Amino acid sequence: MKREFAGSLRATDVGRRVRLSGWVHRVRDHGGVMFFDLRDRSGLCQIVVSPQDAAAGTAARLRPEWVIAVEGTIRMRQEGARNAKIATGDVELCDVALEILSESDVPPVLPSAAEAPDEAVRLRYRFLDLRREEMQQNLALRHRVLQASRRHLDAAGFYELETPMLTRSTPEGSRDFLVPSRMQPGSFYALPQSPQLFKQLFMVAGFERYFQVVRCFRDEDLRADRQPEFTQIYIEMSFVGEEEVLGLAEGLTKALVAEAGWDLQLPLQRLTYQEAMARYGTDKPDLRVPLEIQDLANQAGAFDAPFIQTALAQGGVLRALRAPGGAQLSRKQWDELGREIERFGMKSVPYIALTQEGLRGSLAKAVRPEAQDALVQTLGLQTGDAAVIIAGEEERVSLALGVLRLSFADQFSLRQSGHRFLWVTDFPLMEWSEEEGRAVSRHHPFTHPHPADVDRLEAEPLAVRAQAYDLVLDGVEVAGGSIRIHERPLQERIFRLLGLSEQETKDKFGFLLEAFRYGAPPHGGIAFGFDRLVMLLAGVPSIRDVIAFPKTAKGSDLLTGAPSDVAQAQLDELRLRVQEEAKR
RNA sequence: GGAGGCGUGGUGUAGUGGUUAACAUAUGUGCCUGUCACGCACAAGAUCGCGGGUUCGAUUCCCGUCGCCUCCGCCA
Repeated sequence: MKREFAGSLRATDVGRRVRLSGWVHRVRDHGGVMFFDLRDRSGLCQIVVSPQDAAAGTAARLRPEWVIAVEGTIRMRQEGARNAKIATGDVELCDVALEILSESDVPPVLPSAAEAPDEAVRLRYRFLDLRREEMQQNLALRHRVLQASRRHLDAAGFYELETPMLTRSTPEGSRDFLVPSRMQPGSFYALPQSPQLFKQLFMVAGFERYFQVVRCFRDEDLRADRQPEFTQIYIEMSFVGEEEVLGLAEGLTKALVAEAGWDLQLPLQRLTYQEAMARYGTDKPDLRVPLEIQDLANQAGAFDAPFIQTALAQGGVLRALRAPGGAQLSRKQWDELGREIERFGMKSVPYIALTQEGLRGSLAKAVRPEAQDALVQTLGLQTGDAAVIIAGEEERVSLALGVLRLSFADQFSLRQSGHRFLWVTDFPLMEWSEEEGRAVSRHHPFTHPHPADVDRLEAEPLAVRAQAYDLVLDGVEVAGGSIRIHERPLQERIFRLLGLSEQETKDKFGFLLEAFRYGAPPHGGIAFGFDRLVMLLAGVPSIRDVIAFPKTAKGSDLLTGAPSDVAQAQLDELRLRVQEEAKR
């Protein structure tokens, strides 16, 4: 008899004889009649065994997570004994023949438990954790989104092509994971941070439309939304400009999020990088938070504070952020907020609060009494509100207010329901690196400058915009890309601006530059952070919840014990010696 | 690299400078014929992460260390 899925049985199946296989989810033994739930990938189904049944003896032995096969007849449950909480709750399986396929020790992670245990236990016993319904659903969603991306891109004429995992270490970007070469001792492969160079070679090679769902590796410290290996959907197209890439990405995004039941209205909202920074203090604004930064330059006269005038005179800005209900924050809470913006060189949060008794707060004394009403009106303060007002260098002021904006959103539960996508465009091409004492690419060195800004490359390199764009969802960057440089002279100018010598560029990117000598088409693309997107679609707080076998914050795999020591013979073969102080 | 939080039966938590470390759940045994987080009774189950210090006495206080989580730096 053909095996069927337990979760699919309905009242319309009553009377049928079926065969189910799966795990014992929960046992309810009444001494006489007993019930147990059989769980498979599709869900649960209740099975009834009566004392007179042949299966009664076997059934009495059953324990959670044993693997069984049953054959039985579907019948309607008695009136009043139906369970609306499960999909198969109207029916049950009776008159069963029962076979135990596999017994189970007492599991440390019980899939039927209401709450999941500590994450370290879950990771140690991931194979059990993955049996939990939440994880089953998360990975099922991941599968559906992945298949939708393949369907959509195939239909749009893209080839799914593969690129090497053992490749060459590239400069710029994050730290590489290295793989020693046995055949060439002392030389190393690197695992790819992205297939960036290869996908551009595919364009030179004339494939015109490429995509790949591919694992990427970056040896940097981890976060809730960062793993050392993660999956991205890379897309590259020839003979297109920014609009075509954004359009393709929007259509794809709509198709992907539909798998989670989201209905996306196109086209998506857009903001330039400059607008995003000015209004939200970040390049990935969470638009669910209904607060915007205000520019107070024309209100500077309302303050009797020399430092504000000085900041403006030095080319700085004066900007404010309303905190609805902020007047209730204690001194201690303001101090805590101050610690969040310490890294922008600010010791405390300058603010005013509008209370029943008038204006309060660290900046209240600096407000000229005659200007108070106008200021309150400009800021839109209601009694009970507060506003942070910061003067200083533009970027630091913006970033600080951006951090506070999210803090207020948390503290006062300001996030609106629903989900908000937007494009952030016109990123700066380069930014100054204090560490390296030179301009560095913000995206990567092959990013095409904005055509209108190319003339200013040498004169004002840091003011040049790039044809680079990010797709932001609820404050998370879920995709990013750019139009690439296909003109050799322009590429050489960029390298010069980045302070890379001809010899360096030849050493590092020689093969790509050489390829560009043989007729490179205009091209561009975008990459989706697949894990992050699925994380948001699943509504979970960490990408570990949508990755089957993730690593801990220290990069350990608690299930397999990786990374681990290796045999001395393996090291010898690779001509590697581990430094004494690194040994445990 | 830095900051913070956590670590107690299988699991989740409580708790205390002092005799037997508590509760829930899971486990075992018995009872129970319509439950669905079944119920009832009994039992078993802990090196209080590890090392050191303070103390007559440390699971508790201190120092170190290891692990897990979050954040900053880092992540073109």
